[in-house]
Amino acid sequence: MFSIKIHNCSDELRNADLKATPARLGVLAVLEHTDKPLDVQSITSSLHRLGVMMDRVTLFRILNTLTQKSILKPIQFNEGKLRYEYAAKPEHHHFVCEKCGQIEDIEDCNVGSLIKNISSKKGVLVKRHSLEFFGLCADCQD
Amino acid sequence: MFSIKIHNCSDELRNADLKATPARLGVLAVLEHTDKPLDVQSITSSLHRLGVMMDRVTLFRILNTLTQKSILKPIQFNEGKLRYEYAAKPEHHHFVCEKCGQIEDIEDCNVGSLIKNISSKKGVLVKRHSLEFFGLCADCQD
DNA sequence: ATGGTTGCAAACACTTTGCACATGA
DNA sequence: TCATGTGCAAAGTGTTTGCAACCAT
Repeated sequence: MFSIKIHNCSDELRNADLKATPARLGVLAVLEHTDKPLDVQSITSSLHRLGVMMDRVTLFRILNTLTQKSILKPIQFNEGKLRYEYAAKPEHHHFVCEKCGQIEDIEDCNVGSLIKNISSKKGVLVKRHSLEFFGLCADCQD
Repeated sequence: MFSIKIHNCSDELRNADLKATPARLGVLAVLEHTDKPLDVQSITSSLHRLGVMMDRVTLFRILNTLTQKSILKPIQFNEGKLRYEYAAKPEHHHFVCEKCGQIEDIEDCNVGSLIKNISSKKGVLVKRHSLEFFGLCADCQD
């Protein structure tokens, strides 16, 4: 019998020196099953649907912890709040429709060469960057 | 007698159908004399130095109004708050040192061609974008 | 058993809203 | 004069902190 398990959340947590608690497993489960960055509210709703309850504060703490361990990546869309995504996703950026809120992944932005330029020109060390696009999606342009 | 005035804030306001009040003139004066995007706190301090007092709420309202009129542009550095810059500045991006907080302008990022690609590939209409870099500045790398 | 985790209450930072008064055009 | 702008009080949203109880290992 073949059980192909790409990715085990309990192990992922323990590898990061974190205890595999139901709350943390719930958060990882939610973010594993979506391809768009989620804010705290959406994560909470999804957790409810999964039957995983936890305090708001606990959720914030989990998100911070997982971010520090580089398991999650925070993203901002100029909304005044953070969204989170699995950090393991290959590099990509986002397009956000300002009308309907839809989010599309954008690949192939080749920021790497930009960063190389900046590093050599300015002598800085670039560790992270944000690149997001905003406008109207195909459906909202009429 | 030659008076070379590149830019008159009162006129700029009236052209946007806004009354030229001391509070608004103060905010524009502050942002005119800095080249880095400022947050509400820094703007408030600068206003104090100029002797221009106003309620925190008024400042937020002014910043929102000027943003709507495209006189200012809001920018976010993953700090959980907004910064503001004159919108008239030619397109540029920023490098933020995560250690000392220093901000450097980054030019020549040529996001235009990226946007062209995205538009044709996805059929979306890109109206704005954010592109910021984070890491260690030349002085903070030791 | 014990140190990392969680819940609860409270606080904090940033920003917005409502309404009465004030002021620039 | 009168629509627009401002101050004050209050509230809203997103997030953090302190501390005692709890539970994964």
